[in-house]
Amino acid sequence: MVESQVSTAAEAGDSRRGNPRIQDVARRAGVAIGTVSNVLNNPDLVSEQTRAKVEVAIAELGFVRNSAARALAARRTDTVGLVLTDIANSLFVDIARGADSGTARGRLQLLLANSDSDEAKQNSYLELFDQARVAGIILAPMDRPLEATLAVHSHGRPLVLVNAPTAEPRLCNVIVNEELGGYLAASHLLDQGARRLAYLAGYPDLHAITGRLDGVRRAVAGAGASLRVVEAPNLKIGSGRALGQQILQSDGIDGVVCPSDPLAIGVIQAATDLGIRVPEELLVVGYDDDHFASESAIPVSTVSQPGRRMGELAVELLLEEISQPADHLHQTVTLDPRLIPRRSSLR
Amino acid sequence: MVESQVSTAAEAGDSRRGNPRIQDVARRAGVAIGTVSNVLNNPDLVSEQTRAKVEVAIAELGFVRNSAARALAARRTDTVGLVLTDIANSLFVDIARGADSGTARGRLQLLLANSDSDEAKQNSYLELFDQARVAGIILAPMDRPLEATLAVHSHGRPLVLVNAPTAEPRLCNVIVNEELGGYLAASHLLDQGARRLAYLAGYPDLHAITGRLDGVRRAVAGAGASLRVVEAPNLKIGSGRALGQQILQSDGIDGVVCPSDPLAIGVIQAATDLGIRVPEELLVVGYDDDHFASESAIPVSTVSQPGRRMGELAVELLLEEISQPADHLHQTVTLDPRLIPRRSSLR
DNA sequence: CTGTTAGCGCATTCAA
DNA sequence: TTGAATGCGCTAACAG
Repeated sequence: MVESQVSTAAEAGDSRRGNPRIQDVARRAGVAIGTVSNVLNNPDLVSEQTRAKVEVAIAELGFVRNSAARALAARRTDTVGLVLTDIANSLFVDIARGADSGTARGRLQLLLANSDSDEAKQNSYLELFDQARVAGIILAPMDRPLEATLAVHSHGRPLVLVNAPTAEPRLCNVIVNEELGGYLAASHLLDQGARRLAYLAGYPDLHAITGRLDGVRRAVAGAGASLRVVEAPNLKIGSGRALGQQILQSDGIDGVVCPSDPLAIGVIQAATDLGIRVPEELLVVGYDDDHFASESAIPVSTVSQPGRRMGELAVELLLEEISQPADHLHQTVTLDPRLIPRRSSLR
Repeated sequence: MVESQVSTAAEAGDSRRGNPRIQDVARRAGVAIGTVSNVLNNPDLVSEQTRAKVEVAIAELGFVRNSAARALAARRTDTVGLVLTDIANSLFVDIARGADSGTARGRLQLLLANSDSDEAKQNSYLELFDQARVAGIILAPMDRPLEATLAVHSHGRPLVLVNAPTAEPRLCNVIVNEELGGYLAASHLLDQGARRLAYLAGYPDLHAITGRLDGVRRAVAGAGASLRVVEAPNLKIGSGRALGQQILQSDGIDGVVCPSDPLAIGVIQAATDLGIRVPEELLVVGYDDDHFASESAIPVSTVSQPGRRMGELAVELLLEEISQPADHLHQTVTLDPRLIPRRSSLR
């Protein structure tokens, strides 16, 4: 099963004791140590000739800057840390992409850490970045108290939240209006003629899930329709199918709002199995605009969240806080989700 | 659209000029600087009482270790860098998970960087990690020459490859047998009675795609069946549907091997649209075991790659190289993929 | 077990 | 423009 093909050991570079230092470069180029530092950090201050000599020496020696020494001496860093709750979730991937383009614009480097929905890991990565004296931290936190986070921030590390459950007045926070998302989804189904809605509340303790439910309730109340709320054990297809089969058998449900796209796909499958036609007899809407939602057999209507924009905005806010640590105004930016109607909800 | 709710500025921690240093802690605790260092790094060498005093001082001051200074003085780091080609790809996410559990076991921290299929970014992150003097680097490289990578490695940075296109004798490499994957997929369809196969070669210049094709060819040749190879512009559902419609119209194709699950789903949709029943009249197999493949209307057979294991193994090899830089034997570990038969290919 | 000291490699003065 | 000196905050080695 495991075929191992071995080869000879390392034969290069290891003869040197440690890496070449800036001083080695200086000696080799026949210049002073400060000059080498200048070609690295302020090339304009160095004559063309000298610079060339130094660059040759750097190349010949294979010199690589030691960022620890650099950070220590310069008392700053140009790295931003992003701590993600779940690297497998498309929203967070989008946020990372947005953050990446944001930091690139600011000549910063972005390092990722995946907390994997583990609070201890989350805090451990926060501390790692704090110890590394990163320029700032962006955190997509779990639905839990933010003590450790506030601690990191309170001793001076710039930090902004993304997709945090509650507005935290002492921190910047980029969130999306969950209530509105639920409202958009439910209103749309009602507009299309549904009258007996169901909401599949996966992970009912997540702020996103309950926030969306509030919006669904508001829409339903305004339309004088009925709503049944069912708790789903998770947000996957399997749950959607199981719950779909359960509620579609009897209730006369004609519209289902799902807080995830897999859930919606599961419901559609259950309906198909039961001979209930989508969208003719049942309207379904999902959430997140997962890549496969638009391309399943019956393209799934969905509520899309502006993940990239969230990441970009988080970086902007972070840069603000970095540049004006004193009189920086913390703010919560709330972005609106957007309904994308597709066949599963259009009559 | 964007509602901004502002609050007051930071009111804590900023009065201090810079972060407290280990010396401040020592003074406050009334001990020597080395003692503080010891409670941080060798708690066993310190008496219970002293340790308590120091810990109180640390807490009161909000002291956070400066890892740059630490790294500089200790001449080492306990961080491993993982450079990923595509954070949105489930294989790489699995690799990251595996690497994470591997590093956790070794008391190392894992930092991620997403090259986003951009060679310049990939090299820039390699350099970032190199400058940071990380303990080692794991790289899931793009299908390109590895000059920059070899340069980083050759001046002494431990580095192992994951999922690299070709075995690189100077480096450890954890790969999966692509040829075998294609062979397993095609053989399975042939076993189930298919005789006229098609292979949807998305991104035909990727080693993974062509490697699998080789395996498909081998299986087909052994069975005296026919094979049609079609180039797909990418690995998404849309391509699968488009190509499916194209080849299923006329050719009498009765089995399709797809190098991705979305492609397979697209083909199944095309078949359904054309009134061709799956699996009765057409057998389909995908690749990667994407989470939704098992749960679509017709569960998709697939070839699963051992991503987690790849990540774990990469860390193991890296740790070996770190601990014995001199007489370390580079090796290429080839893992076997596994066929997961589901309804789309079972008669 | 505790305290002292000498660098780690670099950026950054300030003179020349 | 260039070069010599100072110290960033910490670890490790060693003497007490």
